[in-house]
Amino acid sequence: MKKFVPVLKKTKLFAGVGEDEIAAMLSCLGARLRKYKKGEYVLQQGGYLADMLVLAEGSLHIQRDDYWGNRSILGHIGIGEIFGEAYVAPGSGVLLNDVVALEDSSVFFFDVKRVITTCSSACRFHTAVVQNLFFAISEKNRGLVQKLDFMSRRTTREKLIAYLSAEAKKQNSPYITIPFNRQQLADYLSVDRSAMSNELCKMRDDGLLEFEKNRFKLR
Amino acid sequence: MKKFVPVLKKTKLFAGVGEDEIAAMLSCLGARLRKYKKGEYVLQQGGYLADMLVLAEGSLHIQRDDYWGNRSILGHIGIGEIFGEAYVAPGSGVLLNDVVALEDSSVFFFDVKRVITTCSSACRFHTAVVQNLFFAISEKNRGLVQKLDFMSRRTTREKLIAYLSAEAKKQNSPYITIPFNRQQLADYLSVDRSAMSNELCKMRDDGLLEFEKNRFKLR
DNA sequence: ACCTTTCTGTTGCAAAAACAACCGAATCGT
DNA sequence: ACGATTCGGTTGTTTTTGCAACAGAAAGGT
Repeated sequence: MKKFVPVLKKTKLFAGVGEDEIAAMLSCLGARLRKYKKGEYVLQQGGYLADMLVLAEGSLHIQRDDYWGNRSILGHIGIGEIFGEAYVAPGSGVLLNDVVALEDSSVFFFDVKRVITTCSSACRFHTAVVQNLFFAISEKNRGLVQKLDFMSRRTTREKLIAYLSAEAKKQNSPYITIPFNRQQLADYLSVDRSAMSNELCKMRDDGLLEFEKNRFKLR
Repeated sequence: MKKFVPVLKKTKLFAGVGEDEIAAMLSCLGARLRKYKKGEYVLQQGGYLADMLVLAEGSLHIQRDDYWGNRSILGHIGIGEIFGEAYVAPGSGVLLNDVVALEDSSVFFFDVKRVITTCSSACRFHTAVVQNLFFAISEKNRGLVQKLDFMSRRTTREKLIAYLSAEAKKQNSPYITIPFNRQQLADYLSVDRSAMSNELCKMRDDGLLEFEKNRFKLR
């Protein structure tokens, strides 16, 4: 686990906390590390969860397949991101989505009860972590609202523009790389892949953007 | 403000805290109360927010109008619900939605910094409130994910079924009352009102449900 | 009680999306 | 280097949606 302390230091959860303190807090927070092979499920729909998770290595997708195999992608998880925390609350019910490893990945499990119950002594930085957690969840919340904004658009073109614009703003550049291939992007925006592919080319013909694979340039 | 202490006692935020303690905490948390007339804006898109809000009286809609007047309803806020908390975090940017009073309403404003910074002495229940806040945000988070689930459905019928089923589960009965009229429901699900109205009637003809105004019975 | 406004359902038409099938190019594994 | 698989783009058809206009019912105000 020690190996990943520098990674944790860069996360929102441990912002402002030094590496030594993080190393010391790991046991205090009941940290465990699990590794997953590409394609393996980190969490499964219908299951229960008692821990808060942080991705240390690799990348993940939060997604859901219905009875007919139609897939819906809720989001992408990159290194340092928190997930699963919303299902720890009492009475939160079963998980609504799968979380699957896109490549070989490592995940930290933290005992949330020990995170949000400030321990009496030792951890001077515990309060900071609680605040960081609040801010991180808030950020995730805003992200979900933003995704709802994409999805509330009526046409595929509007959805693409809303998503790509938000991404350009987030990456602070008109040149953006997205964590999806075409099928995944279609599943993320809940549209048909071929129709979306078609629309992307029309948008290129209209001079709205250029692209190659998963790299886009907006104008 | 004292008048609303019994209301606050029933909220998720103050779960497990007695009325006396709540009354004592109000100043500790920097509470203020504001009243709004029907139709008035509690929060406005593009603005900034430094407080966490709790609805004490009335009801609100979180919504957004675009340049052409198309409205999108993000959600409904009932008595005791928390809102606005996601925009208090540093670097969270401007508000993405309006919050408008559907009827004469009263709203508590709390200084979030004082909520998440456990005060040294006095408030024995402060830690409980921090945990409650975490659980409340988690619940809101799950609600947003569920709404994304509605919106990811391809047809109006599927969206309606997903929404009404979730509502029936929440209200724990096949007889449900929704906080929307037809236009509002359409704006909530991001579909055309007339098409939705049409679809609802077809679903009734197909024996899937019955309805009258904003009361539905599912089978 | 009357008029006005809002709400809901209905219809026809045009636009868009879903779906299915196909093809060439790139990628992967051995 | 080879075949198999994945990926992205294209096209045509069917289904669904969005839009506009309208009408009766209900609700609200004076």
